Parts: sequence; structure tokens; C-alpha cells
Amino acid sequence: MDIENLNVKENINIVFMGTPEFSVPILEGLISNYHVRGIVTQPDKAVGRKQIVKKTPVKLVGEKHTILVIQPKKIREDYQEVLSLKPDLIITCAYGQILPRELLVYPKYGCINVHASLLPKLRGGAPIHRAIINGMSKTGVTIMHMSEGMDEGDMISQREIEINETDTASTLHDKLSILGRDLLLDTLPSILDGSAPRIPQNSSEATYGFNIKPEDEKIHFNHTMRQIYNQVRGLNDFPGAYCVYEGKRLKVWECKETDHAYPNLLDGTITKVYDNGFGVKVSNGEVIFTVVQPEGKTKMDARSYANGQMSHENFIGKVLS
RNA sequence: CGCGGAGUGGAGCAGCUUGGUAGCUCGUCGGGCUCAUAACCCGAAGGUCGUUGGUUCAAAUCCAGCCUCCGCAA
Repeated sequence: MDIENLNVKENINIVFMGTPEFSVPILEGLISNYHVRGIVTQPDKAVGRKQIVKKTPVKLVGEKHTILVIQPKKIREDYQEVLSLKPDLIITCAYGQILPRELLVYPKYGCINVHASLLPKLRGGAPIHRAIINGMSKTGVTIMHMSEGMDEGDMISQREIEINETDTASTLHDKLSILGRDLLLDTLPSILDGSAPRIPQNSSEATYGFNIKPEDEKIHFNHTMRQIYNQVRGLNDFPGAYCVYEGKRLKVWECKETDHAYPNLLDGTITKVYDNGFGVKVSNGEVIFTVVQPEGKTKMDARSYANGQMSHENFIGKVLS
């Protein structure tokens, strides 16, 4: 049986499609257990202030293992090269482009996707951030068949994980990435031997976790402590939540809830300087900002930020927006 | 050449326009007050002001180049 499995593994042409860091453990797991014929990832693009061209994390893995890497600009039109690899199975994970029908129907074993949520919840591009921002207590990963709709295909397997009080988008990202790798490796045998189930999604229960938009990063002080806490950790450590102090952006990387109330203050008013930061009045209480980053500066603890103001007396009472 | 901010004792900042004794909020160390303290009072240590060159009697401050960090936009 082991030998048989080995033969199957050797004879299967797998093409992996993915782009960011999230895909890396999953690709690594595949490479060490199966024959990955080729890798498809987004084109290198100029990134950052200096517009330095950067390879995608997935591409770096491909190069490390000397596996063919393809980077079509638009997979919708430019899919011939992928077909020429004669994939028996295509596995995608955070690739970043919609696959054309021509690819979806080609592989003998189909096209399967690793998605970072418990579908049909949080379909879309930012399920990890949204899970925390929405204050969910659990999330997970789903292995599914791809269809032409966004994350609507039949599900094969699912594994859930608790979201801790202290999880951030960053920590949850890493956990889900590993969870996705393990679930994929555990699920693949059943896909190859045909025993994998196809569980249709209940579309009436679907929710969406679309990509983070700039307005999602803005903190609203008429929200509750809980909402702001979830927003801040859900956007840490990318791209970060922010508010505005005296016309300038102030990113907020970490904050805490308190049990203080300041019913007579305007939302957004700076209440007090604490050892670990400074307090801000929000709709139902006060949060303490503990790690912030002013424009043009690096991250700093919020107490230091307060120390840098001309005087605490002058700082307290100012209103953030 | 996409736009912009910044490099000043251990931290965060002011000072630069109008060159000429190193400032503020903290931290650290010592002392005091207190039943006690993260609170308060007194004192001390700690800086070639990112780097190179230029102007000047004199540069943190003016001029030029270089290095580094970061916000926005992509």
C-alpha cells in the first residue's frame, strides 16, 4: 500500500498557484510530499518607496527548490503555459487572480483551493483580518473545489481553530497557514483516491470578508471599546489602524480596554497619561493606546509619544479624530 | 527621478527662520518625605547635536554631498 501510494504520488502532476507568505508553508508541505511540476504566482512588481522589484514569497520557494515558476500577468488570457504542464491537479492558495474556466476543467483531479475561513463564512480576499475585526471567536481553513464564483465551490474538508483574546491578524495568519498545510496534506489522499466528499455550501449562510479598504483602517471613536480593540488587533501587523491627531495620522498598533467611563467627554478626547500609554474616550468607555506610530516616525510605546508632547497638561484634553 | 517627514544624553521631543552658555517630558543612580508607594521634594551622572566637506572669529543652527529610518501613494 505504501508502495502504491508512492507511485501515485510520483505520477501526479501538481501545479501550485499562490503568492504571499500565507501560501509558503502550504507549498513547502506539498513539495516535501508530492511532485510539484510547476508554480504559478503573481508577476514581480515594484514595491515600496524606492520601487524595488520584489519577488513573491512563493517564487522564492520555487527558486529554492528549482521548480519552474510561471508569472502570467493575466491568467484569464494567459493560461496556455499552465495547460502545457498537463496538470493532474491544481492547488491554489491566495493566488490573487480568478482562474479561467479553461483551467478549472482541465485537471483530472480538479482544481482545489485552500481558503482561510470556515466557508461559507468569510468568502473573499481578507478572511483572516475580517475574522478578528468582526470579533469572531473561531475561524479555520477549508479545502474546496474551485468554481467560477468567488469561494463558492463545493467543500471537501474543514478544520477550525479558536481565536484567542490576544490574537492579531499576524498571529492568526501564521496559525492558519500551518493549519491549512496540515489539512491539505491530510485531505489530499482522499482526493487522489476519489473518496473525498463534495459538500455544497449553504449560500444562505454566506458572509464575506472582502479586502481591507483604506476606510476600514480609520478608527471611529463613536465605536465601542470592543470594536476598536478588535479593529486594532485585526489590522496588526498589516496595514494598521489609524486616527488623526492635529491633522496628522497616528497609527495605533496596540491598545487595551479599560473599565473607566467618561460620560461627559467628547468621543476621541485624550483622558490621561498612564504608565503604559494614554487613554482615549470612546463611546462606551475608554481605551488605552499602548503602541502608536506618528507620521514619519517608527513605532513607539504610547507613553513615549506622550512624553514627546510639549507637556502632558497640554496633551490631555486634545481630541483625536 | 511619484509626494512628504525625520536623525539632538537610555526613550520620546524642543531648539534651527533671526549663527555665539544643551532645553522639555520621562528613565537611571543617590538622598529626603511617608506606615507605604508606581505619588511628592532635592540632587547627580549621561550628549564629538547621523556622517563628510564648505562659509564664518564662531555652526545643532547657514550651504553642498552621502548614509540610515519612516508616513502617503503605488
